[in-house]
Amino acid sequence: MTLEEAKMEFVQTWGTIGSAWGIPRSMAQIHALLLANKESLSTEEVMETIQLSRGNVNINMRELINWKLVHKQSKLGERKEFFTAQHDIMAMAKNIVEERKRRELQPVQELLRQLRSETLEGDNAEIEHFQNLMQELDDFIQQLDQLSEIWLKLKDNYFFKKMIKTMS
Amino acid sequence: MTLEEAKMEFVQTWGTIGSAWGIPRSMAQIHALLLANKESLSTEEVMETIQLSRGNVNINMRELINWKLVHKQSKLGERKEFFTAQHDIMAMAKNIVEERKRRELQPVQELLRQLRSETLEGDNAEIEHFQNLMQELDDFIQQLDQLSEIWLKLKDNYFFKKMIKTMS
DNA sequence: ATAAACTTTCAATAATTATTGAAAGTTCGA
DNA sequence: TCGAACTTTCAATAATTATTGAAAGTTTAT
Repeated sequence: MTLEEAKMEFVQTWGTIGSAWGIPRSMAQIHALLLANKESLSTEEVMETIQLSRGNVNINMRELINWKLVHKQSKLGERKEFFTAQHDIMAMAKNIVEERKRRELQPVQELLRQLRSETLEGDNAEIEHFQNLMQELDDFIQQLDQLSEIWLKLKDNYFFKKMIKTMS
Repeated sequence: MTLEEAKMEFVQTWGTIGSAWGIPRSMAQIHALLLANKESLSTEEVMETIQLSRGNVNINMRELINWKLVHKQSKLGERKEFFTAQHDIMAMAKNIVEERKRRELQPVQELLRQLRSETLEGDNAEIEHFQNLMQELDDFIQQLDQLSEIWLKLKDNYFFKKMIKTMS
């Protein structure tokens, strides 16, 4: 198998997985392609390799930059822009976690807190159940949050392995 | 605000969040409704409350049962089926994590291992970069896996809080 | 100031995914 | 065995989301 074939298989699968997680296929594919390439690529190169329109590459590239998964690079003597992935996988994961937290966890937390602050009218037992749910979900999200904190601090594996042992 | 209004707001938001994570809106809404109700509900009641067709409720309910987030219940003297959510939030989370691991992490792991086992032809430096990426992603997924293990073992909060302190 | 090189935008369109609802299937009491 | 009560299926349709590509916008060298 040639390297190019392997890259393309990786790009395809990454796209499919991304889709399942609510990330546009093209965005995930572009990301995979840049990850697989040590050297930075131009918009044209990306368009050509994964057969996407200029607009699509442009928009998704911008989004990847928003997520801090990709950054622009200029090449000496070249006018066009080049793009490289964040190649450090841990840093990449950190950025993904933080972005999703900000985009999806925060809004739920706000809803939960808002609903918890309301005085509700209705059947008492049902109200208690509902408010209990709100609290449990809130606690749960906080735990998730803490878990991600732990994880982000795991620069080296020492504590990590120790913890696993402790818990087993 | 009445309890019913609060429930509906919760249902709506849960649906939106679900969507962002690649879960069908209706499925997330049904789940939220069942979570919010202490008592089990029939298909009809769900249809009525969130305005969904019978087919939709049926299909998504089945999926929720596959995910082990909901289970059927029969009521004495009633012919129709009733449904209740898994009300234990930790158990719920566990089921979601396991299901997603099985559905989305495993396929990636298989791809990575397959690509790592291939002998690649092409530029040596690029091949090294690519194989390095495969390895790092593989390691990363294993870490995720271990992290979820740790978390699933956290029945009570004691170790958890201790760990956070250690890491801080 | 001009024009070539390059990037961005966004309305139109395509592709995908979710939903409907009516018909077929099942279960069960009489 | 019948039929009412209920559940399931799935082709058709609707809704949503992603993608295109051409035109407008921007930058830069001369």
